Amino acid sequence: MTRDRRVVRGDQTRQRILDHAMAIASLDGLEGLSIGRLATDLGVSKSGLFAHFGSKEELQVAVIAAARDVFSREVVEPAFRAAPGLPRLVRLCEGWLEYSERRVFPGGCFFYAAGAEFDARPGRIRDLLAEARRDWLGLCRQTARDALQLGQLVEDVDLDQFVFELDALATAANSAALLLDDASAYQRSRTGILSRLRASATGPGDLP
Amino acid sequence: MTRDRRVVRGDQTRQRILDHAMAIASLDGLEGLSIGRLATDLGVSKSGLFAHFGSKEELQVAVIAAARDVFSREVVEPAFRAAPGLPRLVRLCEGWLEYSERRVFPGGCFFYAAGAEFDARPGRIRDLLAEARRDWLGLCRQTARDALQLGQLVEDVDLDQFVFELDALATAANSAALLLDDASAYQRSRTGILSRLRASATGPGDLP
DNA sequence: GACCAAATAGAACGACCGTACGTATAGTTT
DNA sequence: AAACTATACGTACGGTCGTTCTATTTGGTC
Repeated sequence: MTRDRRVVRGDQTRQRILDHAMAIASLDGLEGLSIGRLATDLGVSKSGLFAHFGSKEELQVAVIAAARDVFSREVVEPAFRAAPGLPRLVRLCEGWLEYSERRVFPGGCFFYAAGAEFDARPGRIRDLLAEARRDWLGLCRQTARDALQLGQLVEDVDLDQFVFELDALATAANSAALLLDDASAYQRSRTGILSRLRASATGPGDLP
Repeated sequence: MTRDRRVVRGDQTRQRILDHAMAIASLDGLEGLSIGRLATDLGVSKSGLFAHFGSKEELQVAVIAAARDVFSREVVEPAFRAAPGLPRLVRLCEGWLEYSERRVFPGGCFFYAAGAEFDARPGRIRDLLAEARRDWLGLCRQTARDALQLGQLVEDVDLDQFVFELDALATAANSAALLLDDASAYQRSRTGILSRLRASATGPGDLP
């Protein structure tokens, strides 16, 4: 089939565009991402690049989808190689911190940056970012629920509260590391998360 | 002295500009804040407004300073009417949550929005935002230290860790309330903060 | 009422923005 | 070889950006 070849060639360029666009967006925001600059950086014509998406909003939508793919590959999938329940929840937290710390996106967590940028701008972009965030929190919550059903968490744990606090501690590390150049925030985050996990775990068996 | 009147007239316009600029910046970011739009909104000429600041960066600097004033008035000063130590720390946390919840800035906490926007863009604006954040954390830390010296906190408390976690929980509420339209996040934040305070307090005396 | 300085307005600038349209190139199908 | 399609390019348009000039208005001082 030549179809494969066709698709591959177009998609290769598209992916190259998106890879760079994600990096720019994590640094300068989804709005700061401009088609002209993106084209110049990649050594491509503005119109040729534009044709791939049709509008700036479509480009932003595609960038968000691409960032979700990266996040899945870097954080979610590795955690799914751990056992369900508490071990997996631990790996989700640790994977997220490493994803921020390793600067998978040069501007830190893509969804932290984009979420803060669009959290007060109603529209499609905000909706997509909110969905991504809800999916992440939902995944954490479901994993915690599994842990509860496996008897790894104390029965009176408030799952929403539990996940809220874990997420808060992780996000705060990203924020402090970027704005304050405080790499030790990751250690504080790990300390807080571990303490929170210990407080709700039934035993030390599944914790580091 | 006419100087007073002169200054007053100019400063009134300047303050009117800054008031609106803070609102726009909290919604659309410090970069999204444009001089043309600001002038149009206020029914003022672009050049006349521009003359007040001399450059966009100076405008951004002035907006940050104005936002710090608002923050001091809305969060810090009320807390200083409480007794030093733990009571004041409680009021700082609660005051911050109310400041976010009441939408003193329509886009939620100004420094959350601006900090996330500039945390990966080196320069004067980032430095100022980092300074504001450090001052806030420093104030919380000093207040916690006072509480420790007053015997209101257990002696082995890690002050940096303690403040990191309180701040993380508060910030997470702002984020969830804005992006996810989840007003209940404030309750979760209060629950988490109170639990953290209780864990390190020597007695229930100074806690709600 | 003349004078001065501050405050505001108006018009224009070059640069960049997103977008549109027509064209050239390359690869595939017939 | 011809027809077709996907991909990329060049150019141009209208609009907004920050900024810079040159008036003009305003309010207070002498």
